[in-house]
Amino acid sequence: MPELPEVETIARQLELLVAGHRVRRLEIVDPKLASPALKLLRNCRISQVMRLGKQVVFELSDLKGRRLWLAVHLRMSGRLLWVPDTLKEGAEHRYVRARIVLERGALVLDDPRRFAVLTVSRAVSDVTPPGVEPLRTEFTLRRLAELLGETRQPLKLWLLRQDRLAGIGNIYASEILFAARIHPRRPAGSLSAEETTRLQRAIRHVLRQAIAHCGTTFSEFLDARGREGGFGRFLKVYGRGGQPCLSCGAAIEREVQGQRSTYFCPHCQR
DNA sequence: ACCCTCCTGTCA
DNA sequence: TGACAGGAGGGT
Repeated sequence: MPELPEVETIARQLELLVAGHRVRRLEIVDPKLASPALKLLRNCRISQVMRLGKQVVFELSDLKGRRLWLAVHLRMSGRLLWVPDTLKEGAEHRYVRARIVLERGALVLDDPRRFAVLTVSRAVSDVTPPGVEPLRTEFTLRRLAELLGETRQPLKLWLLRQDRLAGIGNIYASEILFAARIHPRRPAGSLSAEETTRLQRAIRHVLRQAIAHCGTTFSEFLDARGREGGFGRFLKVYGRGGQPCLSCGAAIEREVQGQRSTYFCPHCQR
């Protein structure tokens, strides 16, 4: 469920809540999540919380000062919720799959569909997605043009490729293409210089705006504090099939690409 | 570019 | 009952 802006929201909140805290123990509720490396986390201190692609990544150091990385990928339905010792787990914790128990509370992984994944490694490269981070300075117009290259893949599907750009998912792919006024089925490598410029700006603008509003709750996203994201009311096309385009009034279309819904305005996006 | 799979829940 | 769901990896 969570894409870059939602994961960024969670990581920023957790950085304030748990940086400096020590891991007392791990409770793996869903055996699917068990892995031998998880044991390494015990007694480690969290030095930093960040986002890499769509993962919440914890940088930790063990008693010998060696660094360790824990990545939480929430996939479709996962939530990473901070539950301080002063509070009880509630209705938003119906599907607890794991707990990372710290000194003053626990990080609870709640995930109905059980797709979430935990990765522990001594090498940060193991938890770093291969794609370019679109909000970093290295994501320039030139870089985007290089990445697009000559590929004939439909642009919407290309935007979902984590080995090209890290962090864009199904909601923001549609929103970005609407903002850039480009049709989702256009071959990725066929954009003019002007369209490439619009796309580069739209990617950064849409993601930044969504972060500013703490992400999008379409049906079930909750941040680390259990609150919904505020970007939903700014969605211009996602989930609006049949409704009028906010820009021109034409009916928003829904189309399936790669077994996933794409929403776009047939008039504004050519 | 298509299909299916991993899961479970919700909605028409 | 069937379609669909913010993800991703596998196989044709």
